[in-house]
Amino acid sequence: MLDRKLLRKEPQTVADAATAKNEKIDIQQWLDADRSKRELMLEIEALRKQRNTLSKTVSIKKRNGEDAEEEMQKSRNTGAELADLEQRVSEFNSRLSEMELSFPNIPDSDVPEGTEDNNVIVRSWGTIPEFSFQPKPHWDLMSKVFLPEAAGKIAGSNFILFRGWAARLQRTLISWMLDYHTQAGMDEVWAPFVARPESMTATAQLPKMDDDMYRIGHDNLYLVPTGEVPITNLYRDRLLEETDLPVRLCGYTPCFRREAGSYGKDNRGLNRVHQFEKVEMVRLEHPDRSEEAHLELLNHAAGMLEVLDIPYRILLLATGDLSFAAAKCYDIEIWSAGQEKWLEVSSVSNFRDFQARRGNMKYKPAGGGKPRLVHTLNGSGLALPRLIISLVENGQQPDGTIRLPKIIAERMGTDVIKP
RNA sequence: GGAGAGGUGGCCGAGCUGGUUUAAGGCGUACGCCUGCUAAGCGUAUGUAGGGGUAACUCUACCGAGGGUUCGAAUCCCUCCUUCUCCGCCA
Repeated sequence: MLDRKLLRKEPQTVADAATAKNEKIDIQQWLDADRSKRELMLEIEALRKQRNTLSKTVSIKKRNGEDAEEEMQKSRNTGAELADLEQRVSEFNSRLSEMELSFPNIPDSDVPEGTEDNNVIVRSWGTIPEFSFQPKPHWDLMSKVFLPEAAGKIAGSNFILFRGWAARLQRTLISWMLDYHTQAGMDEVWAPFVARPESMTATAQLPKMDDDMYRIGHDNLYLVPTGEVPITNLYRDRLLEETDLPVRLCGYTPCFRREAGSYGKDNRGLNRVHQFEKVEMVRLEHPDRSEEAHLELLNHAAGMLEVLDIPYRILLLATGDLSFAAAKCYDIEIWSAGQEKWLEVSSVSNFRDFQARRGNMKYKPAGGGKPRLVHTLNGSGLALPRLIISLVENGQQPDGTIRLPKIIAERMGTDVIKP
């Protein structure tokens, strides 16, 4: 959510930002409603003051045993008048907040304009592996352990089922990643995998992404589409001390996405599935330091790929590719040797105070003064299926075996997988 | 699922037989006094949001959320959310 003062002062900025993000908003409608509401509030406050005074007089007169029928009658009348005005204000309020919830965050000034074609490659690392043979895609390499038909029988198409070494590899990776983060000072969180609408609204999956999430109608809950939701919401409606910042968290969750309307596009194998596993990093930061924190998160995530020796590149997303809530976002893409393309494996975003305002997450400045909104950030660290794709495809050898990175080999108890 | 008890300002906590409480008191915090230093002590201030004023200031709302009763609701009634205790069921 954006600051109302900004909406009033710089409506054009807000409108332009929405256009850049391909969101249709009607800022003029908001401005009109806001003005009407404030005018009504002036009337209401005057009437309330009148009623408060009358009530006090009634109270005093009654205590003294005097008759207060006149004041009571007057108060009854103002009460009726108030009820009418209050009804109108509450209509304005719900319209206003409905509109505000659908206004996207404003991109930072250094975010390139345009569509995904305008994304900027910030840097690359590693060399794309060369093969003396035609490298296979992961669905061939994993045909015995990755069983989409079985998953389909259980849950439906585009769910995945791992058996044997694939299941074990995934578990090993999750465990290693969490260790990697906690060793860097993050606090590990194991949170619910479902969330109520309020939580989804705070992190801004709602209202926009309603159709992309699985809803448990029976209990009015959603399956989390990312760990960002439960981990960030841990701090919803909290007032922190400035010295509590930064708050650095990490946690594992499955991610459930309906991927409505994305059938037939890049969704063979593990590329795009309805449930995937992910380790997420979340950070609550002082507003003056979110910029550095953003880069720190990015480099931390990229560092994991260096340990795993997977070539990657980092993209600074253009305005049109930026998510609803983000002010600035870097994607990390890794190389898939079997498909010969880049796969997004991490998305590291700075939301500034956009989520904090929705979720009422504040800190008390050390020098005194009013509580201020924190900045929230998060980044995948990392998403599992595409990481597995890359490990398996890039590690394949002429004899059909798969060579594992040292750190994973140690944990798996073998440096080569024989599929 | 059944029964009961709670949800009050950053935290704790009174008020809950409706009207000098426009929320007592404490802790914490800030400033001042005192002190060789620290602690203690004393004094003052200290919720959030919105509106008005150059300004000290002032007005309105908010006591889990929403609705109702009433001239007037933290206080009474209803619905929902949530925490705790006991019972039942269950991994």
